[in-house]
Amino acid sequence: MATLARIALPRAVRQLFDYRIPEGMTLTPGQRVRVPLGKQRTLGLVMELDPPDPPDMTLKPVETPLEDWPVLPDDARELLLWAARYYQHPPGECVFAALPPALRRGAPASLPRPTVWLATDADISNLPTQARRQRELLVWLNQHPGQPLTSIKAAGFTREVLKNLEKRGLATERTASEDACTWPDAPSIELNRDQATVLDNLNAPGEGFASHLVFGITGSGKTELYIEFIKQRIAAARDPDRAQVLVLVPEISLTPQTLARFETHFGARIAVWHSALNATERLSTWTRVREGEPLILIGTRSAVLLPYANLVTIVVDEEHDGSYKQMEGFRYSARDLAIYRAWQSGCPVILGSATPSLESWHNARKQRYHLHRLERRAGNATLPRTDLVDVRSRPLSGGLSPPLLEAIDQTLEAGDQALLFINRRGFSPVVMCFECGAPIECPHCDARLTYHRYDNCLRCHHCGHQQAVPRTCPECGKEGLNAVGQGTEKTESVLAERFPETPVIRIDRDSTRRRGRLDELLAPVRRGEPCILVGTQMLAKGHDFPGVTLAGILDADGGLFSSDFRGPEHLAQLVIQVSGRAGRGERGGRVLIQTCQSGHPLLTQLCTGDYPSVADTLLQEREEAGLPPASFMTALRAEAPTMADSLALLDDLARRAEASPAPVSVLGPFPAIIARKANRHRAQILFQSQDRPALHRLTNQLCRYLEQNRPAGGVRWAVDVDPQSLD
DNA sequence: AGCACGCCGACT
DNA sequence: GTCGGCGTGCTC
Repeated sequence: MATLARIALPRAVRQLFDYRIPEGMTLTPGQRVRVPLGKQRTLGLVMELDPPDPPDMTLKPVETPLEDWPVLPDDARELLLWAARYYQHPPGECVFAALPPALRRGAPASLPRPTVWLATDADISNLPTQARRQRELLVWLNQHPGQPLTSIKAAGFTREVLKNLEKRGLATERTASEDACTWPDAPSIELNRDQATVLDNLNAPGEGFASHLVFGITGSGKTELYIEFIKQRIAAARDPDRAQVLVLVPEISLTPQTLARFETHFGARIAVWHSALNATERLSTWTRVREGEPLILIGTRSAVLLPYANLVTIVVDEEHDGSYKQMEGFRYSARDLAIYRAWQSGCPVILGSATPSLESWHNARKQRYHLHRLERRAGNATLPRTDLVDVRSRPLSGGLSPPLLEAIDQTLEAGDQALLFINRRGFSPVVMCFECGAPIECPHCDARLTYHRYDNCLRCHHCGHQQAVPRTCPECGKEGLNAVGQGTEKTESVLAERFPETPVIRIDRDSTRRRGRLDELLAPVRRGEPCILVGTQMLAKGHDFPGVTLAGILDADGGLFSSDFRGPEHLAQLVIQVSGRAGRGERGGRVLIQTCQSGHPLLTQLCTGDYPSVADTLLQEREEAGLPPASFMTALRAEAPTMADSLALLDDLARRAEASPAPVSVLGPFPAIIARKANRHRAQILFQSQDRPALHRLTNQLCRYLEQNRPAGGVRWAVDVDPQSLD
């Protein structure tokens, strides 16, 4: 009988808490309990019983359990503890983040439906002759089908014998009343040759864990492939009627069209999970997953934290998408946790994209992922032609060059639609000469200096060099220096003025805040009415606009010389995704990229539309620079009422890190690109190493140091492991 | 994260 | 005198 429970509490502390289990109370890991804490009481979740390293202190007793069964099953708990360690976040916060709000508040969790046992019709010849008890239980199960575990025990059989039968696939567990819990007969999809080949290869590793990267160009039919693969994994599952599948999608791409495609095949077995669900919907879906109902769960980031009972496969669609990384609090990567989840469940995981992240491309190159290619478009759609528009010394109105305006004219005349992309960045942090196109570079590094509005200085994010903004261009001596950037509203109004007959539809985070608004705005586009679409990255993802034959990227240079080392990668992904939007119909299409750098090798390479070779080039550059994925990175961020306080805290950390013998390089500290946000001054420091355990140890030490010596003066800090964005 | 404790300034 | 501002420290 356990006497001590190690419990996760919803507190911002990087530790678990130990409690005494009072006489006569039985606890199971995964149960919620009410415990005293200081002068309060709080909810907790039992993580471990009788840990090997009990603390030397008098413990308070657990007050009462909230239910007598584990709300969080073993593998979900293990995942969360692993993630808490890996992302160096308080474990209690991770665990409670994985509970629906109702259960976090202490609402009753409904009991898992009682389960009963059945003998299967599997072949009994692989049951060894000496397995007497298993044979006897099998006979009994055939005589008494659908009995709960209690009756089986009452008949004199132990749980172990039953589990052994289950392992051999001879017995199976069912929820008691599950008339509705079967898979509908789905229509079969005709796959083309390429898809069929990839499907075979996905199945090639056989049973168990395997990671796959599907590189499939836009329009090559990835979704059909996923659907057929899912069907096969369900059919091949030991118990298809309990099989669960997770399909992760980026935040904005969970559109009615995406859902409809899955619903055609899986009907009512589809469940969704995203940020717009209310507390009741969350609890209900969470419970269905926990109870092991057979489901295809289509969800965004946090769906990876649901308590799956029996995963048979995971799909991560658009795996390169930045929204898989949580940006505050528990900063996990749902894509990376999906891999861990699949490994835990012993099932395959598919990462899919037309523009894989360099991390995944690297893993594929290192044979850690099986790489599959779908490089032909379905139907007779052709790839659009991509051209650069050099905008050096060109008069731009609202960021639009004469050649682009002319192309819009032609497109509208032909009765087609045009699509214009503006980089999301409010302002681009690079200072560049408008005459010769040269950006200002760091004297010590092969990197561009970053403009900081905070103190009107230029800084290098790689070595800490800083200087004032020069008055003239160091290359050509002219006074054309400019912080590169684009005003989005201006573009919209210039377009409206220049094309008064044509509706200009603006799609960005603000214009689509309301639920369903995106589809409202896009309705005329889908009907094929002539229009000009102006928008941010969100337009580049997952939408099919057959009427669009022209796509324009207003400013590629921000991405080319971003302060973030991922800038070129994101630019490449944007360009390729945008090309995928233009000319999906039969008319073919055109992509125009405005730049001051028309000779830049990345842009010329991008014009070929060959993402794999672009990815190889970028990956090689990362390797030469020792940047991720060739190394590992962790950011430590601070924010305070004054920049001096933020920097002082990070300076202290930098000194401590440099004093340690760990093979970790320290970059910074430097102020964040947007140095002041809501009147708080933000700064960060980057730790980088080839040696992940060493990096983890060092940053973990720094976190512990910060927790024990809490900085005064309202300075707050946070760790970001594998930071996705360095802004 | 809560929540208490504690040390200063402004009110009855 | 004492109410309350929030800065600081602790929670098994």
